[in-house]
Amino acid sequence: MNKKKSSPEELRFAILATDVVIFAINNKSLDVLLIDIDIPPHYKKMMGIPGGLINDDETAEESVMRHVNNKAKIDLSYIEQLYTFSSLDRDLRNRVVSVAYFAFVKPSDILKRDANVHWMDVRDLPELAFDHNEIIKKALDRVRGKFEYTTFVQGLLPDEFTLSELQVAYEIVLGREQDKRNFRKKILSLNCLEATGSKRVAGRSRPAELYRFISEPGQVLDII
Amino acid sequence: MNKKKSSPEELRFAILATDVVIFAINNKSLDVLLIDIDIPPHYKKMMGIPGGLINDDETAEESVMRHVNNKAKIDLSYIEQLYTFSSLDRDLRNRVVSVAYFAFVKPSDILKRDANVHWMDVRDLPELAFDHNEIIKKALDRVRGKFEYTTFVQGLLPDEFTLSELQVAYEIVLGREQDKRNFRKKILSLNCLEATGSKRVAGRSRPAELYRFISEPGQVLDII
DNA sequence: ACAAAAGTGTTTCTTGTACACCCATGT
DNA sequence: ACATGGGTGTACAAGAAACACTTTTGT
Repeated sequence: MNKKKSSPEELRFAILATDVVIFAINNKSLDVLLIDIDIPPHYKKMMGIPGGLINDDETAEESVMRHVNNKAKIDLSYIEQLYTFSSLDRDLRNRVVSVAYFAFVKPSDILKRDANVHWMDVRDLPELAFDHNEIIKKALDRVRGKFEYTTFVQGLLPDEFTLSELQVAYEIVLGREQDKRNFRKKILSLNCLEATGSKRVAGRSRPAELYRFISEPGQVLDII
Repeated sequence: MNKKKSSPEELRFAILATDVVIFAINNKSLDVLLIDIDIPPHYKKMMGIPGGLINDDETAEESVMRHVNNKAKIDLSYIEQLYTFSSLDRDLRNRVVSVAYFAFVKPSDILKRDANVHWMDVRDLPELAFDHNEIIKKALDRVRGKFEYTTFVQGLLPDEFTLSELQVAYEIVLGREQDKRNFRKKILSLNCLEATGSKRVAGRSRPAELYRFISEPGQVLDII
């Protein structure tokens, strides 16, 4: 953005990195994107979330976008800063402080082009490299918390969706069932949706009205 | 914590610092702690929040505690990570990424021993050094938001307090009046307080029952 | 006796919750 | 005609909000 002289040598103390927890709804599960990690001797044949160092000329968020593009080539529909992890031993090789983000991907963008990209159900994760299990746990807590009072779900759904799909998304993320009539009453009363007018035909059942959000992704409004 | 070799030179990219927004309730206002800053040419005779660089052998939170002790010698009753600021131009001298925290101080600990420490009403702040106005704004948003569903107020009150003092603390932070009867009904129904049995005598009015919190500071429970 | 702040209940309204049947379509 | 998922309304319970007077103490 603006020219900047390189940081003076004597002021440099810790390596700065970013990591990102990328969520998507796949079938009936909430998945995170993991990549293969193989850094002997500590992190051999493991998986972890994407991330990498922050350059001198980019913000933390720009760094995340760069690393995502390098490692997974995937479109993020929403991104938010999560927490900065600074334990001394979170990377067993060096002192690395990491600014962690979480992000959402819409179903149409899930296609995994890279062989070393894996979508894994958050309820059934293996032991991951570094402190990535801890980061994902914190991301999940935050997402579940904010799901109830924001339009986060928007980042996980296609632009147009049925009310049933919307309800299922909530059930998957929150891990509990919703009453169909109460759910529809509540969500429609918020005036954050508009009917598209068209319907989705699926199998041999009644076609469902399609809706889209008219609010911003992540907007705050008492949803559930 | 554990021995660690110094970071390899070629991996160092940005300077890492911490800043902390320290809140206290003073008279009838919510104040932040500011210190004098005089770093020509960009930040001459200004004020700002305390902060400083992160060492290789300390976590971000440890760094905050160290800088608070150096610059203000004050006891924090609660501390929480706020956000990491990484704009390229947030420090006009160098590229500095800062992990910001906010903290609370109890009234008994407000005494300002240092001459260059100032408590200023959050509603009436001057232009501060660096991006400190932005950091304080974000801290205020977070504090006000979480005030309604946590026991944050605990960090701003003495250990024992009257229900009126508690109510006033809410009114100061949230900036709106509360109904006395509804407030008491609500807060007592949460079972997060216990009566101490003693009373506070103040002037020529009826003495007030003293209460204390029986929950953890920052505990989540739907308060207001 | 009066000034000052503490303390206390009831009514109304809004919101959440529980719950079961008919509808439109494809096969 | 039937199987499949879509769509709808009502009654009850719980929680939020509005509101005014009595009590205890010091002067």
